[in-house]
Amino acid sequence: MKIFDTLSVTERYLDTSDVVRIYLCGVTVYDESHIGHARTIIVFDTLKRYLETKNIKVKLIQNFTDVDDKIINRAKKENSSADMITSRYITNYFEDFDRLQVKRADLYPKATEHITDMIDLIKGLIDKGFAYVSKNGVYFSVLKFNGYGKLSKKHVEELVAGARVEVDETKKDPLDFALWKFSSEPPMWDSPWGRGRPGWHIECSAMSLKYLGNNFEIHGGGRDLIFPHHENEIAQSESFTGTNFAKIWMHVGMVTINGEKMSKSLGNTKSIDYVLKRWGPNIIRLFCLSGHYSKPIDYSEDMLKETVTKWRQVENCYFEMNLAENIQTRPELLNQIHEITNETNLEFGNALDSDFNTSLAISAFFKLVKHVNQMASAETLTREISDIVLPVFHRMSNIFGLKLVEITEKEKTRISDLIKLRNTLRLEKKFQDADVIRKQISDMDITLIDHKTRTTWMKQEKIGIEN
RNA sequence: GGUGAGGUGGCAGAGCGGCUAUGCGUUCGCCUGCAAAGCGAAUCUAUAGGGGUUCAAAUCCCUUCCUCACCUCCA
Repeated sequence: MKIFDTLSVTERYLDTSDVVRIYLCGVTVYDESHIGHARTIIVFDTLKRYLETKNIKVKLIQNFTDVDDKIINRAKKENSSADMITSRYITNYFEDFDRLQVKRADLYPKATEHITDMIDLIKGLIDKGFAYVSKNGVYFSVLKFNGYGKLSKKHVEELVAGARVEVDETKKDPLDFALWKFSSEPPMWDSPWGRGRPGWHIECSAMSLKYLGNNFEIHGGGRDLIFPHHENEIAQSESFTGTNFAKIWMHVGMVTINGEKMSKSLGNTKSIDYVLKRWGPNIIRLFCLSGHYSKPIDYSEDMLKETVTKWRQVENCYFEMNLAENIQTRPELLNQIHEITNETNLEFGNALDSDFNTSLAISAFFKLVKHVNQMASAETLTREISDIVLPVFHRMSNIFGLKLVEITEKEKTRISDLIKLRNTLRLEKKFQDADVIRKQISDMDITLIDHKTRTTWMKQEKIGIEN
């Protein structure tokens, strides 16, 4: 499998001979998570699912930034403590992402639980001459690391000229960034240099090195983290270990809202809770995976509505297969369906192996769905064919993290009895009575589909916006 | 200003030297007691403008124009 690496600006082969170690920069827990976080995390969740279906072991680590100025400010504003804020939003995070059908990562390390690891790292950097203590804290000496700028393709001279870096007389160079900030109010910890709290970037270096080693397979996050966060991580980690840091840097594109950047100041952020209430998890996942992960994607009502239509076709296909009758399959169709499923599998795998092209993989999936729906429409879909297609269908929907509504045998029997009754009434042209039964069935969230010779049904996911 | 990514049919979005991507929308049709869903056909020889390379270019090169992101916290 190849993945585009931001650092080398080329597609690189992912080493799958052993455990694939992935570090994903998670969220700062000071507010609700939004659709932008959702996209990045859904992409990595899908990647993990895909690798795992290929029997590749994955170790996914995703941190929580739970010490940060924004958290402190929020705590002050609410007259609360940083702990209260972070624990509230960590709980909120899991509620959101469980609903989004995101599988749990292997570990969710918190910055506050790794203070000593960070202190050790900073010590090492000072010993090696890459960091120094000043009046306000401990700083990393950017100019000492000669690879600085290699990820974001920035030149040190231009960064200095940019002059948008914070002015701080106590730093040796304006580009230097904080590893440790002195502070006399909580949250704070003791350190060899004085009380304070860690800078933002050091936590990811400390935790990724601790749990994944010096040179792990993938480091991921949103595009906006390339500079300065990931650039600084590289500087710290490589200065400390003396070797290369992550093998592949995988960055996910931004989510825009009606073509505009999503930001607090514009007031156009869409929280996960909001989008889930409106569209539900399957639509959101399908939407997030509908374009290539590296490109921006635009959230708009129209696009989401379009996704709903797509999803209905998948549901239709699923129910047609589940309700297919055990009748004789036309022999030529049997060969055809084997061919189609093989082709779909191939196309699907090729797409994902080639820089995780979920857009193409989804189109392969939809081709299969279309074929099944065609067969259903032509009354040629049988139990035998469905049994061939269903494992393929399930494998793909599982990789995308899509979840079809479950139906029990009891429900099946109950509905099939009602359908028989209704069809008898229809034959007797007692349409009003038949409609009463249809209403009764639709009250169970079930939609009937009348074919030429039989009636099937589906239990569709309820979409908030349609009610 | 610097750096990077792009500009593909009404829309979304793949392809990245030769082969209808795919999906949505719209219109018409099939099916139906009515509906819903589904299916079929059309829209659909679309590749920002101009040069060039090539037997062949959306795909490679040059150039012009435009868009977006990052350069401050951000997924």
